[in-house]
Parts: sequence; structure tokens; C-alpha cells
Amino acid sequence: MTFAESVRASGKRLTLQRQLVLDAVQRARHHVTADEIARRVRTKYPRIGPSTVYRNLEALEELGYVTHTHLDDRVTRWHRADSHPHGHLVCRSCGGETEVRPPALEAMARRLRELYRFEPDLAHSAIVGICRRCRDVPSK
Amino acid sequence: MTFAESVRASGKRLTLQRQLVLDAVQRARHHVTADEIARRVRTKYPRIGPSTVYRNLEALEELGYVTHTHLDDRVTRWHRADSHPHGHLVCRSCGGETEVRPPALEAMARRLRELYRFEPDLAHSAIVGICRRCRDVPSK
DNA sequence: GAGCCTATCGCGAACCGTCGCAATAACCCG
DNA sequence: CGGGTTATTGCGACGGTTCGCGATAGGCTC
Repeated sequence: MTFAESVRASGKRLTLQRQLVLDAVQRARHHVTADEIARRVRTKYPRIGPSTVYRNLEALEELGYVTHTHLDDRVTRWHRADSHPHGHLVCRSCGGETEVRPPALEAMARRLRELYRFEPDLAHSAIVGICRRCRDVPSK
Repeated sequence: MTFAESVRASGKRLTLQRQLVLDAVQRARHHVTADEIARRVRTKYPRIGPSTVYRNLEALEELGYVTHTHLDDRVTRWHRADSHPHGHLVCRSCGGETEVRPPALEAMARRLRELYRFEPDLAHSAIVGICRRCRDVPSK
């Protein structure tokens, strides 16, 4: 099913703005903010406003094309949904960010499923803490 | 070390506003928002503004008297740091919130320490996912 | 207690993200 | 292709939070 088809199948509409937003997220190498996406889109379609970007990101997320993560730096970050799944460790001291492969999180996921019958989305929010470097150098 | 002493020892100052903010957090039974704290404080000190509340919460957090959590409902929630430690499960579908006892999170914490030498603060950010009720009733 | 240094305050502006609304334009059907 | 329905857009306003600034007032020394 093409993008156009899946958009229509869900009762949504295929607009230029929507395509440009998706394109901007897919082209981005890393996790991008809504504002970065807006700036990219504006090079091709200058009239787009912030709310349109946000609403399209939400729509694209519903369709499964993008996801967002809270990296604890106060802005929401977006990325394509088909990139490899991973969690994030964010250091409270230096702000550094590390990606974690799913296995490291799987133990907890299983536990939450068993104990609370809760199905966690461990990629959604970053895990905050102190990274190895800042831990080893308590100088600060 | 009393509160006054620990405030001064850190180079900070003991102001009426700071004491009132701490008092409001400690009196609160649950996790409270900055605005709720502001309203409480204003009954005794009406001139206090939002930014003062935020800055004091930040200072009190540095001193270890309070902590905050992001419960995914877009407002930050604050509570006293000496209450029993716990994590939070927040349901993306119904918004419901469950507290988790530390043991359920400990397995992951250990793993992150071993694999990444990262010291996580698992109480800081809520874990987002789908709760048992919403999972069992896919009606939605 | 007086004076100095500077942390803190209150205020207004700025920022990110959301919402309500009237205008626009996708989509569907004939 | 022409018209009707309604999802979407752009705009302006608003809520939660942060930031810059000049004014205030804690804490220290004498």
C-alpha cells in the first residue's frame, strides 16, 4: 500500500503539506524538532504554519509513518517509524544521549507485563540518569 | 542539618517564598503542579509570580527536597523527595496512572548499569504504554 | 545596626505546543 | 467536469514554562 493509499484508506486526505512534512522527517538523519521540520518544509512551501506541522506529525504518527520521543530537553523530537527501534539514555549532568538496543530494556518490559499487565513503549520517553563519564568524574 | 542550614551551605538564600514553596509541596498529598503550588502559596503571600515558583522548585530539587515527574499530560508534577520512591506507568489510551514499586524496575536499572554504566533515575520519567484495562478491551 | 555583594524577586517578553474558527481544497459521486 | 461534504489549512489566541532585566532584600563583615 502506497503512502497515498494508506492516507486515503484511513479517511484522511493527501495534501501537499502532509507529503512535505513526511518527506522532511524521512530525509532527516537524526531526531528532529517540529521547528526544524517547519523550516525544511518552508523552503518548498513558505506559507506553512507551526500548527499545520504539528497536526500533520500527529496524523503521520497515527498512520505509523513517524514517532516522537521526549529527550528531556523540553522539545519533542520526531523520527521515521521504520528506523531501527531503540531507547534513549539522557544524562542529566552533561545532556549527552546514548541509544540503547531493545534487549537491555526487554527485561523490564517483560516484568511490567507480568506484574502489571502493562504494555510499555520504552522508546517513547528517554530514561534520565547519570552517564558513565559524569559518574566517573564527580569533580563537577 | 536543618533546611535553613542546608540552603545556606549551598550558597543559596533562605527566602519566605522558598519556604512557602517547600511547605506547599510537603503538605500536598499527591503530585502537584506548579500552578497548584502557586495558588497555595498565594494564600499567604499573594504577590508571588509563576517564575518564582518554578525557580524555587528547581532550587529545592537541587537541594534534594523535591523531585518532579513528567506524567505525559503535558504538565510537570512535583512531590517531596522523601516520600517512598516509585515509578509511574501512564496509559496512552485512557491516561490512567499506576505507581510501580522499585523492584519491578530494578532489573532494568542493573542492566543499564552493567551494559552502559549508566545510572538511571527511573522515577523521573513516566513509562508510557497501554494499561491492562485498555489492552483487554481493544474496542476503543 | 550599616553597608556591601549578589541571590532572588516580580514583571514582561519569548517559546513550544494546542485549540477554535472561518476559509480552502481533497475526495467522492453523478 | 461540476457540486457537495468535510478534512485540512492558516491564523490568532491561549496555557505552561523559561528567560532577561532592573529592583529588592538575604547574609556577611565590621
